[in-house]
Amino acid sequence: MNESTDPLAIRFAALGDPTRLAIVNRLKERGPQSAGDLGDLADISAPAMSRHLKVLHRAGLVRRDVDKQRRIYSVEPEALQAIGSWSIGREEFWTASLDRLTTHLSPKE
Amino acid sequence: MNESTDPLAIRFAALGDPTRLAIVNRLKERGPQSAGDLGDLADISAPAMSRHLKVLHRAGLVRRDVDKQRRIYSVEPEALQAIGSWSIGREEFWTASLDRLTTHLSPKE
DNA sequence: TTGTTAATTAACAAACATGTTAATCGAATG
DNA sequence: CATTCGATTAACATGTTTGTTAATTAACAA
Repeated sequence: MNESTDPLAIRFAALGDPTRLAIVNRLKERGPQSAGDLGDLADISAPAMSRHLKVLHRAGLVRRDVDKQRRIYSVEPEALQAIGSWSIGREEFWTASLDRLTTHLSPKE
Repeated sequence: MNESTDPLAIRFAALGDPTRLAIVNRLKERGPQSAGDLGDLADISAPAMSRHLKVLHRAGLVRRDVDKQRRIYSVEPEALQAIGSWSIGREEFWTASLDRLTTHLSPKE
């Protein structure tokens, strides 16, 4: 399972942690926040929070702006849009899916 | 990090593995497939594939239909739509985000 | 300078994820 | 009935993630 070079999979993995998902939700709802501001989101140490932010940043999900001694994090909109495109794309398939299912099933007695 | 009861986080985590993302993409593109049909997607054993399918199923991302000795897997459309709604929702925020960023930064010298 | 604040990196333990092979189980086939 | 097929569960090794505390770095304030 070394193929983690797929950007979409990396993003999903980053969002798969509840704390990191909460971080992104917070940034979506309240706008840019410093690392310290996000501290009350989860009952974890500052280093742990810092690591989560690093994961989100390396996945391209959040942007980091350095302001003196603070790091201001904000959502990276294109990353979310890419996820949206993937998930709602090929919608025409969905309706056809269940029909196609029956072709795979044995006739009912 | 015990809060894994968030359904959205569970789904993202499931899609965060490259093999599982490939499985979902395959089901989206070609429609329902049996566990065996999906075997050529990754160079892993049948038990490993079976485990991935179980993760996807428990996350609500795929449906499993039993047909005699086969298990037919297909995409669970609402799950993908839920992800789409999350990712593209609150779009009005995005444009405002960068403006709000400046309010967090110190004046430039 | 000295001390405080914001955030990170380093080192390490515990928990989780993912892969393997062997064993199991029901359905199909000769 | 004995065997093969499709898929899963069991047991276990290994690598990755996530958390902790301690140390480090840079900016700020006295």
